[in-house]
Amino acid sequence: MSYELTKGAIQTIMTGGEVVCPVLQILGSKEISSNNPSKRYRILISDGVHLNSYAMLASHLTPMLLSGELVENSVVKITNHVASIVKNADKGDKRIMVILDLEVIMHGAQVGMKIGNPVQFDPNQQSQQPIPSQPAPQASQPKPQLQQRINEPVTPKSKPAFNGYQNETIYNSPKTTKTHPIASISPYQNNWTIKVRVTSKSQVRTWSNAKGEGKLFSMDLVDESGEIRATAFKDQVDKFYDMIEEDKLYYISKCQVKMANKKFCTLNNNYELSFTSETQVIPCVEEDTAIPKLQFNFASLSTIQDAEAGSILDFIGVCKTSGDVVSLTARTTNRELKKRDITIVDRSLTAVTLTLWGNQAEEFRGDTHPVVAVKGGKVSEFGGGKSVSLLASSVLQVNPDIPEAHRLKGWFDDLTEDAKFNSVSSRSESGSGGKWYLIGEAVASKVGCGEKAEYFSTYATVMHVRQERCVYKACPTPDCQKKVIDQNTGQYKCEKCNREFDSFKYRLMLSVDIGDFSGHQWITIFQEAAEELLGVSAETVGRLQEENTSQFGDIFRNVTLQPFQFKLRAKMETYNDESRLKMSAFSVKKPDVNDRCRRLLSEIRELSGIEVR
DNA sequence: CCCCCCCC
Repeated sequence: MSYELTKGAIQTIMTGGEVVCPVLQILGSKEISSNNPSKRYRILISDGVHLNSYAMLASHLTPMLLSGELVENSVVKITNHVASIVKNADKGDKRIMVILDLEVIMHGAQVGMKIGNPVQFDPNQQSQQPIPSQPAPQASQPKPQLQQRINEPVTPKSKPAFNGYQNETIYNSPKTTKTHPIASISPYQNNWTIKVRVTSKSQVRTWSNAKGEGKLFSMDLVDESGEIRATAFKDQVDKFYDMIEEDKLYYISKCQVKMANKKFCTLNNNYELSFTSETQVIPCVEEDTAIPKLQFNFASLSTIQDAEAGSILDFIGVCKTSGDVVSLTARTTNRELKKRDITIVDRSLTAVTLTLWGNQAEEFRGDTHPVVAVKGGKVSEFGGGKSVSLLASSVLQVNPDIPEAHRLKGWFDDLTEDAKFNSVSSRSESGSGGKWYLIGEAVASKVGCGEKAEYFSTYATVMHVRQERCVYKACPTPDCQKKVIDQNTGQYKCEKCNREFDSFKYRLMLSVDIGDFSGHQWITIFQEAAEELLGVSAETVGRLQEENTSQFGDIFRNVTLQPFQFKLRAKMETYNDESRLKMSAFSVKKPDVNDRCRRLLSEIRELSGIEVR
């Protein structure tokens, strides 16, 4: 299949002319800096006549490359670009085409070949390059946007609407505003002005260390092409802190450009800005809807349970319950901290604990069940559950005026009293059993076979409970569970407490084989969970074992072939140099039939795509 | 020039 590329577009663009939405072919890509997770790519692009290797993708388009959506030979429509000038002392200035947006017209695999026989574009020989005979849609032709505007009524005060970067930058159109896209910022060229929206501004923070002390605040800046973090120190804090407001537009120039430390900044940019005494910040009075507002990319709360600990997510939910503010001292830094845990829920019927810190913890009011939207929250893992914690860089919005918030609030207000949520966090009411697996699934997917313990839930039937050594005599000390040594003198010795007692307490440690149609598994169940399973106290089990063999046997017969829901902990344990997977149940409950049905329905829905009511 | 992001 052959495609019409916009022949001549590269020469026009690279010599400062305008081409509207050229159709070009991607012939290769190369990572620019490999030591950085926020990857920027240089690409080789062709218009069928010329090849241009001085082209790069704005970083927000990197995912298209990584996902395989954009591959070699792909034919694309460049819907937005700039030709940025990079100053170069020895060889003269060089133009780089920065692709700000594109649409894939045909996937590379389908195109399957290089179109035409393009030659490398050489800016120094541009006059000798043959001009393509085929006409291409170029700047000389009226732009559809401009034509439209001619027909619009012109009021004396009206200013031309934003018409893309082509006209906004000095490169393509010297007659209009001189601003540069964030995507073109690099340490090699510092004579720029960006027009940006401040999407978030941090509080002022002070530091004091061996190198000195000071204060700073940072802000996240976005424009159509990308995003970048900027930080102001000391004097610049006094100069700019009050003037900079979230959601407002500014012209910013003369900053220091540094490599961003990806450890501390999750913005999609390899660079960050530091304000200097030269830095200029000019508020832009007029709203420009072309510059994006704070963008959330909400993940369903149900995805948090499988999210990697440490990952950064945007999410939105309704505050169902709000805990009190708790003071604590950070172990590592000895810092005094205040935190508040709240539980948020969304339409996936998932409940997640969200931890707020400092001022945000103190100022939060949860009693009216506000909608809480978070950008850049951190997933953390505790006790087998997942929760989310706010970072200093996170943005928290309470009852934001966005459609999703209104929808969620409406949904929540219509919930019935008995609505049940699946909590993925360990500290909340229900405790976390992690994912639901069939026994065979858990075994096949090697749950718990890694470094760390893993937690999962299952519905299973008790196949067998081993009666031998199911109960033992333990130290009577409340928190000690050590098996005592019967001295046969009426005294019981605990080697852990290093004491003799004249009494003991019975404790259960059951070996139970549980199974479903997919497989079975021997698990260990301790005290409370074991009492829950057997329906009798450890004390009774111990007493009947000694006094009444028949009734003792009944205890086990009564639960055999009965179904339960288990919350299990699976972990590799080494014993006598042999490593094997151990599973234990930390929670055993009679099946909740409603919950069971809900879960099955949602699985059917997920597997079949059919809405089941 | 910061770079802490905490706790059970």
